[in-house]
Amino acid sequence: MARTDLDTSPAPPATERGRRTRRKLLDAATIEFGERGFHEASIASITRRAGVALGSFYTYFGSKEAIFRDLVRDLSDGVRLAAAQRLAERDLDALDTERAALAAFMAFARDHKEIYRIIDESEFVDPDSYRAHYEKTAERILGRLRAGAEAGELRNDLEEAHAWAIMGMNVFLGLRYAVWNESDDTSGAAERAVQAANTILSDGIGPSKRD
Amino acid sequence: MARTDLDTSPAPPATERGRRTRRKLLDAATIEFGERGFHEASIASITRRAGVALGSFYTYFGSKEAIFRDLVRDLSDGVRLAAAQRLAERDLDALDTERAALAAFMAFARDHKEIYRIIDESEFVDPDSYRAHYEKTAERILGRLRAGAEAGELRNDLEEAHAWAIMGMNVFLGLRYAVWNESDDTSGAAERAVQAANTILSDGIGPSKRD
DNA sequence: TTGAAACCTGAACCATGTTTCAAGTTATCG
DNA sequence: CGATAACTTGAAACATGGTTCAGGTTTCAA
Repeated sequence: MARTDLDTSPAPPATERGRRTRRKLLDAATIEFGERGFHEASIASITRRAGVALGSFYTYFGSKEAIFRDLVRDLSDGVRLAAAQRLAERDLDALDTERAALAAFMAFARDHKEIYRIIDESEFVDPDSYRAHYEKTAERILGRLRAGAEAGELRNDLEEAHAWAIMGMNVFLGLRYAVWNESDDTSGAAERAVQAANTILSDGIGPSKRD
Repeated sequence: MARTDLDTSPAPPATERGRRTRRKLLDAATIEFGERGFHEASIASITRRAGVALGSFYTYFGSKEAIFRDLVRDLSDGVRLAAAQRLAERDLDALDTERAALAAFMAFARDHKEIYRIIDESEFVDPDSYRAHYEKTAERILGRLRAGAEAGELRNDLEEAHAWAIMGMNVFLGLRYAVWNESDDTSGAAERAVQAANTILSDGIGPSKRD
């Protein structure tokens, strides 16, 4: 525990069987870390869930931190892909794209609370991955904003900070209305939250000065 | 560790000496948890920093979790008070109030990165305190929004979700431009971020449709 | 068929750091 | 002044759980 943890992870699996076992461990770890958090989680419990002997763990991961790190990168990629897919489907204008992105994120957070939790906890377990995740996300948002400006649908002085602001809105609304809400959400609070965010983006919060 | 942790903390100090010692432990814990995080932190190190014997710890706190919980509440109150003070000083219109609130928060985050970190980590160590902290914060923001609407300076359909969106913006901008930035910030990135956020709140990100 | 590499197994080892405790010391109050 | 409560002390007990290891088993290419 603790030390400078350069923890060289063992070589990647050379066979199909190995890849399967590694995958089983990663999946089990997702559940374990998601449910108990890094600290409470135990390697013994992960291998138990995976149906694998305790010792096998070290064939694939150098330490508890190491599997956590691999997991965060794995999940981060997963989130990115899932989001990209949904957005690619339809062709929306800039503001509707942001609405769709937030809606997709909220749906994802609702269905995968564990993942949300794991990525958030990486701030304390593996700060580099955390930073990388949010920096990449912000870049993607900024890319969309620039495209929108290009198309004349958004103001053209948008910069990194705007992307971070939007990301922060999204993350906190996801936490409050997707993760913390009962999973059914009969009240439609999530949709209202999406609407609220989009209103801010389109008009701000100043008094409606319609013509 | 782990269990249902109702960890009855010992009775509060009855003498002045006791209160001082408790305070020393809390202060030492702020540094220790802020620097190393909950997991890496050790009680022995806390008592060492406080200049107190290991055993004394348990005169005041029932467990490592217990002192962390007390600490988060302590800091949460501190943050709230610090913020309230700054805003009470001047009398600003609604949008400038939000700008000032964000600026104050960024300054605070820059000067007390440890506190920022501890409160954030409470999401995993003591979720109730985390929730309480952000719910109170959102309520305060919502109160300001309602006051602004009352005064005709803000639209009048603002609700809880708007407050959470603003809070999310603030938190992420604070993380990115106050906590992660070099402490000098010669580039003025923090100020630009405040400006970016305020622009979103006043006009949104749509194309400038000035008359 | 065979031998070597890859993989699997789980009991035991061990480091870490929390918690307890029995014996002092200091403060307070009748 | 006692005498009792409040507080202090740090060594030792203890629990937890990460990590190692020596000996199987499976796979697969030659």
